[in-house]
Amino acid sequence: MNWTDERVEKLKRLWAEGLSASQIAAQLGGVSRNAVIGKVHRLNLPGRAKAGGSTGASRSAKRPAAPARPANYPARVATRPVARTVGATALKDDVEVAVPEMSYVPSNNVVVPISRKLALTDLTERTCKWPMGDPLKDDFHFCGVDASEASPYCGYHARLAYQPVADRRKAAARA
DNA sequence: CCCTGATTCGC
DNA sequence: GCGAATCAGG
Repeated sequence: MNWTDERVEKLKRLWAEGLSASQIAAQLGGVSRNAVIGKVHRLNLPGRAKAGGSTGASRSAKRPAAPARPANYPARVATRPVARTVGATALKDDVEVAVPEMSYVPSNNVVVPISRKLALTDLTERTCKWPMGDPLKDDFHFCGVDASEASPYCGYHARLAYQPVADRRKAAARA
């Protein structure tokens, strides 16, 4: 995959919004988090000095054998074009999460074991991506329980997702 | 072990 | 320019 203008723009936007490199890589698709980080550096985008994300930043200080980075940054002139549509929320049209068709659990308060109530941006490859709540309302979240690498869902939801229709009805009725 | 970003360097 | 490997840390 190559860095098209669109992809670079998306990278800039998501990075500016504080998403982690791995999350950005997931949304872009076809690239690793290393690729994202590498690109960020090449673009001279400001790193995560200490804010937002959390960990592991401020690496440079403890890297003695790295002459590549003089104490004085290359002016971060990143002039961001305001090309974004006015009413467009980032998480509205850019997200490409695979939401299963029958994913939506109706009215009732589904009695699911546990839910970590993750926001979309908190999902990783091994968190359950079972959607909960109304995607149009702000209580929407994802299950988020640990899922094995193979499945996009936790054990509980994997069973619901992959059951034949007939069985699913029973499961739904039970829930 | 999970994750984070940072850096290096062969390609 | 690219990104895997590696490092360093939470």
